[in-house]
Amino acid sequence: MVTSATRTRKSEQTRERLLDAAARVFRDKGYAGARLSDIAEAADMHTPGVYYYFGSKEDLVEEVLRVGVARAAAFVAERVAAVPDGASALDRLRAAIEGHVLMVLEIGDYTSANIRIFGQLPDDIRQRHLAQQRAYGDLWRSLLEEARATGELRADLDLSVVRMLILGALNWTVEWHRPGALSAGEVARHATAMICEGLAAPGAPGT
Amino acid sequence: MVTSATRTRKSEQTRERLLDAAARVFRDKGYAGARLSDIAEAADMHTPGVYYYFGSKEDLVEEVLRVGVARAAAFVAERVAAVPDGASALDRLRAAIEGHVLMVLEIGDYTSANIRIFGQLPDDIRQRHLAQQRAYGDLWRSLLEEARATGELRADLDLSVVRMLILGALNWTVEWHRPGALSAGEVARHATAMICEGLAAPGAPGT
DNA sequence: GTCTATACACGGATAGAC
DNA sequence: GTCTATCCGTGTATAGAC
Repeated sequence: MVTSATRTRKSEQTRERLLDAAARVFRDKGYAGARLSDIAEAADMHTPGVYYYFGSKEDLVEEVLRVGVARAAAFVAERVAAVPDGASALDRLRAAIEGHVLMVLEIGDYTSANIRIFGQLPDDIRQRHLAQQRAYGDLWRSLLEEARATGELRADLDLSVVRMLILGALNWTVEWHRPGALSAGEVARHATAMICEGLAAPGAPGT
Repeated sequence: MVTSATRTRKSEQTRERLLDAAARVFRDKGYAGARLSDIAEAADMHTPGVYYYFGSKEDLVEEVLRVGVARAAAFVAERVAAVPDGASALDRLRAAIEGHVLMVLEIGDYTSANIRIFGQLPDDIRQRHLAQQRAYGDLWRSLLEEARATGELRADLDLSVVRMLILGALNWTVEWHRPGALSAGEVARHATAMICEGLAAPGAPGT
């Protein structure tokens, strides 16, 4: 029995399969380097089939970008919220660092695509996407400001610069981390350690 | 008077102007997104003129990549060598961090192009370039191992992961730093502080 | 919804004049 | 060495059958 409801569900599944494929191909080949035929093939369909679901390559990439930040923001916010009430602001920052790494390396094809292609997008697309990106940045901004307010953060650093250095270290993992080697959790542990406590040995000279 | 020598010099100047333009355009638009016509225009010539100096778009990008790592390696090595003899291994690491940031943000169109496009290159080009990149990685590897050997570095972290996290934080500055805002030197100061000493306030609880 | 066939623009590359 | 003209492959997008 094929009802209207099942047809709609199948259509939505196909659309999602297509989006998933697009995220992976964009991440691997870049925006200009990704061909619609590559994406269609990865989604087990032929090129014109893409146009049944999306009006253009631009529409497709914008949806990937939108989903990418939305998921990252939701996932990281959830992890931060899950930190016990008595914990310090620095602990919440650590939770955000861990969450971002896990999202990027384990569950976030859309987020990692976002990270890798954002810089090469045509100006108009990038401009349209900036607002959503800023919302995620605000999450980090408040985490850092909280920690500064409680005195847990050293006071001699500009928080905007710090925020971008942190996100840089984390985002760059997309470029070098290969699944099967070190686990995402281990990468996250290294990141929180370096960012929060620093590399220098506690009692070492010159620190 | 137009001698053979002056003609050769002019030719080399033009070739260099072309390479400079290619580095900027590749950095801004990515590999696939950069058109030879964009590059030619930025170098004040017409598209076919490019083929007098380079056999193909691939040749052109490979030369940009080659120059990019070579300059970064030379510049950072020089800065590390300039650190006074009595200084600690951690001080040499700090010098490398500063040098890398300055190269990327102030003098290194080739290096920043390298950073931004490496991930989107066709496999064969990337493969050919990996060896040169590894040589630069070795410089960082030995700096970290030295600091570990002298006990200046905490002992619970994998140095390969640490190396990539550091380079990630530094390389990502290409994505967000805009000249005219914060100076490259200030960015470098933030990077050395966060990486070596960490963000946590010295006497704060929970560290 | 998904197929085949195809229009059409664009970009890399070459030819050949000057 | 640099120009104009042009070839040709490729990739986005559409038309229209099923």
